[in-house]
Amino acid sequence: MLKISELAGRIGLSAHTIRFYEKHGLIEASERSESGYRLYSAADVNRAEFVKTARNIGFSLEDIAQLLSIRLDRSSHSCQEVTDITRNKLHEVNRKMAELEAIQKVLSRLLDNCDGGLENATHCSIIEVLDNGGLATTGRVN
Amino acid sequence: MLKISELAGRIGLSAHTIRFYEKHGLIEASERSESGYRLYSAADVNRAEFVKTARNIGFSLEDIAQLLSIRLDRSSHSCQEVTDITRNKLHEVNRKMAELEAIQKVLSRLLDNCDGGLENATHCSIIEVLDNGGLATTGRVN
DNA sequence: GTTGACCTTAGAGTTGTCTCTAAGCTTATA
DNA sequence: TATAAGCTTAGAGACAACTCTAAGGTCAAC
Repeated sequence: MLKISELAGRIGLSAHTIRFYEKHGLIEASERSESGYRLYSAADVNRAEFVKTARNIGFSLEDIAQLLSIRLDRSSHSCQEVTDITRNKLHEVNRKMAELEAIQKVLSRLLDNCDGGLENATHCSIIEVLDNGGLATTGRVN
Repeated sequence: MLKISELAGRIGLSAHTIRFYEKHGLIEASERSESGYRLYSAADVNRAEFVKTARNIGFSLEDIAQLLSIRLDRSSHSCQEVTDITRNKLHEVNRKMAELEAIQKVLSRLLDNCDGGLENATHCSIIEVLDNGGLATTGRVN
C-alpha cells in the first residue's frame, strides 16, 4: 500500500492534484491507516494511472469519470459509448485546431506585411490593419 | 454619440462585455449624459472596433491593452514593439497547435483501432490502451 | 524528545473572459 | 400616467483544472 506522496511520485501528479481528483471521484484510496493516511492498493494505482493516461490524451475530468464508470463494469456498457466519448473529443480538438489555424494565418500575414524595425510606429501596418477592421480591406480575407 | 447598447449592436459585443472591457481599460466613453449614461464618440467607436478586431484575431486583453497604448501614441513606440507582441502570440498559437495535433493523432489512432460497435465493452481496445498507459504498448508511439 | 518531512481537512485563490444579478434611476412609447 | 425597455453600480458567479493556505496531527531518524 502506497501513501499519497508515493502514489504521486509514481504517476507524476502532485499530492494536491490527487486529492483534487479524489474530490471529483476519479481516484480512490481503498484504505486508510489508523491515523487517517490514504493508502493505495495496486488496483488503486492502476486506476490512478488510467486517469493520468486519459488526462495526457486530453480527456476532460468529466470524460474521464465516464470512461472510469465504463472501465469499472465493462460488460454493461457498449464499445460505442467509448468511441462516442473519443469521437466527441476528437471533434472538439478539430474545431479548436481550425480556429487556431485561422488565427495563425492572420498573425503570419500581419507579420509578413510589417518590417518590425526600430523606427517609430506611426505607419505600422499591423496597427493600421487592426484599425481598419482586420485584413479584409488590405488583402485577401481567407 | 451612441449609447452603450447602440455601440454594442454596432460592434457585436454585449453591453455587459463593453463595461467589462472598460473596467480593464480597453474601451472608454468620452462623455456621459446628464443622467450618467455612457456616450460614445466616433473615436470611441473606432477604438472599440480596434479592440474587437484584435480580440477576433486572438489577442488577449492584456495584449490589446499594449497595442492600444501604442496606437494612442505611435510616434513614441517602435514598430518592433508591435511585431514582438504579434510574434509572441504566433508562437503561443503554434505551441497550442502542436499540442492539439499530438492529441488529435492519438485520438484518431484510438478510433482506428476500435470498431465502436454495440457489443459490450469487455474487450474495448480504447479502454485497454488507457489501462496500459497509452499507445506505447500497442503500437508505434509517434 | 526534538526536528523536519509528511499527512489530514475545509476552503480560498488563480487565470481569463466573460455573464449575470440586484436594486434602483431614466427614457421612450401608448 | 403607466409601462416597458434601457441605463447605472458594485459585486457575485461560471468555467476548468488546478494550486495553495491554515491549522493541526503523525512518523521516522537522530
